Amino acid sequence: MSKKDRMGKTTIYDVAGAAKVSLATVSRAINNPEKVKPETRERVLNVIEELGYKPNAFAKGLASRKSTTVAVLVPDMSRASIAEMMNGIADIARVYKYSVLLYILDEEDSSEEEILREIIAAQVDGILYLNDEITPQQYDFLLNIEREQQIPIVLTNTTYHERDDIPSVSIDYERAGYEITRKLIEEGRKNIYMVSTVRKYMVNDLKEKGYLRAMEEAALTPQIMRTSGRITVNTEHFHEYFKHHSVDGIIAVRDSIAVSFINVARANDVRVPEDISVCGFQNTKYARLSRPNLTCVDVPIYDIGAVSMRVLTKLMNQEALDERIINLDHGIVSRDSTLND
Amino acid sequence: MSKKDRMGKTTIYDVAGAAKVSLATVSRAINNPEKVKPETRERVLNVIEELGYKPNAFAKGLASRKSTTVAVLVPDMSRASIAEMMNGIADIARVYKYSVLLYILDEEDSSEEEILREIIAAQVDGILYLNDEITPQQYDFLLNIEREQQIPIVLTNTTYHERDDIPSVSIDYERAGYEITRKLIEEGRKNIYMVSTVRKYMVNDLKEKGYLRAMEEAALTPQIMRTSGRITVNTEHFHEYFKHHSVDGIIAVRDSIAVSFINVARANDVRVPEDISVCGFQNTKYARLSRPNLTCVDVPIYDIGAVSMRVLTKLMNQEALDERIINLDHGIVSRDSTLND
DNA sequence: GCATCCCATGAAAATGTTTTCAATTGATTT
DNA sequence: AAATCAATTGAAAACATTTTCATGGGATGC
Repeated sequence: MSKKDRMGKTTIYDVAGAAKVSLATVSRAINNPEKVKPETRERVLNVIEELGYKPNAFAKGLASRKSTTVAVLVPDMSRASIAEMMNGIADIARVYKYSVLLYILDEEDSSEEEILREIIAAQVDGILYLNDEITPQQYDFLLNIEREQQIPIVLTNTTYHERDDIPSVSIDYERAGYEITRKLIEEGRKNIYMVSTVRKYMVNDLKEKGYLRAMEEAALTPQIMRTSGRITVNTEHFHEYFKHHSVDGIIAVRDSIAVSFINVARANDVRVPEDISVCGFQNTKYARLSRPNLTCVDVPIYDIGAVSMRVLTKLMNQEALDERIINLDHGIVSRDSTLND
Repeated sequence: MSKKDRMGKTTIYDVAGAAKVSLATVSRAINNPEKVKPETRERVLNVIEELGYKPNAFAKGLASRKSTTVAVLVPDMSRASIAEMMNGIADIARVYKYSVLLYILDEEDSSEEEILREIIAAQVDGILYLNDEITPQQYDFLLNIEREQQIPIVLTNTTYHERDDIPSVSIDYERAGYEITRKLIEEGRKNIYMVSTVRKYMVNDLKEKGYLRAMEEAALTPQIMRTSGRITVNTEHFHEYFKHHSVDGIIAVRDSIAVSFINVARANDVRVPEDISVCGFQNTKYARLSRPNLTCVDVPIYDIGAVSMRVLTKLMNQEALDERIINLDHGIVSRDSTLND
């Protein structure tokens, strides 16, 4: 196959030469087919096929100032929710023919600004921001990028204090927090704790808000315990903490934390759900692998990824957005870790 | 900050102008610092910092014919092992200043070749291949890319029938399978089953081989059950299957499958580990969230990602490899789902 | 039959780097 | 003092596209 022999080395010059047209025509035949006479186009396209020509992405990007590439900025990929969002993102990116550049924030070197500069230098057409540990400085920095660089950004699975300068796709975590708390209250639970994270995540903040609202509404005393996401740490922590507190309901901000808690409870001969109801957030595989099966808020993680990528394509195409803060529907999956009627 | 004002629009010309040197010197100050006089370099670097200059990746790629970008081809990102490998890959990529282009294979459209063509067109310097469901055709295709396109490839967490045309980084899954089986045999288990996947993954194949070797060596009858990775499916499957078989040992090819199995066993009043020992593979979070805690083969997933990225950088730099099939060390974590002395 | 307009095309500029090659400078050797 | 050499720098070419602008040739309108 002569196609393979030269595969990759053929340039637009070779095509132009072989098709007896100019560079411009070849370029047009590829990118603006309607602007070249059908028979010329045909001829050019045949030569392209013949030579196995693929435009050099760099030259193309340089000349057109477009990359058809988006950057996805995520914290720790091993979080189940992040990974699943990536699936949604990648699927939609593929549909719209965008490539995905992945940037994983390093735990230690908090050089997020550095990474963003890199992203800008990479000339991406858009940015998906999945870090829900966002600070005011970071938000401003993002805003600045959007404004100065004209690079559209979408916040995925996070929002920033109801501001819509930067569009976001998420669920209404405040309402979800409220609803799941209501559920336990309606079960008759009184001492309902929320187990949240030490680190300040925007979405966990919202979950807490919803929890607080429900508790106050019911004239119950809210209690938020903050722990680490790491199993060994929080297991120890739970033992210690609940030795001194009486609890009959737990709402964890993540499934894995809820499962961790269930394990500790049962190790202490506390029955779930008879003595204590436990719920999580997300509906990950953990929820279904735990015993008892975990009741939790069902977050459409894949869809959040997919929709935010879709929104980003719209922004990159200068299309109008119906709304800049998009909250997808969530649900509550009642399983065996809570009292169900 | 004037840094932010001009962020991203600054070109090498601006830097050269401000530092009163030529383009070439700026370029050298960045890429070959030793070739420019220390004080000049200092001055240039200051200006770069001052202006927040970042070289345009396209221009750079075009001129240098290097992209400092690698493509990572993965199946379903929601598999815990894949996600964790991404962490390792990204960390090392960052160290060596490579960007990561992510390609997630779609479940249905098996257009892997199409994706690989895309990857080639993207002008990546190297490819990390994480799909352990590799067929002979796919292997040949990869080989062809490596040869014709001169794009180095590394197989991550998979190997292909001991061939080393394409370098690989993994663990010795055959040995791991053998060892974990030996462990159960030494516990005195006789009816040890391996629970593997219906789909043909290279690494599961190796695990099975090791299992078979240990069983045959011990003159026990090997039994391999194949199931789906999906919880709802395999739960049902387990119930049905083990109603008709007597079993005292289970080796699952994934932690989540093992946990699934434990749940089914306990639901049927089979005690773990008294009546039956259960082990998994990988040592994921699932293993520690299950009750009893899961004994499993400890696979250094992060390291596999990190090392394969490191190997790829060597290949991209034309450095020699000590060995083309790299097997990292694995371990066996004894927890409570097996009888330990 | 002439002016006008549009369509298809090509020439050349523009994109922002790296790299080659030549030139300059300053130091060292003879 | 001349010659050699190394270190430093700059000018310009190269990289492979897209895009702008100009041009020639038909077709259309009057």
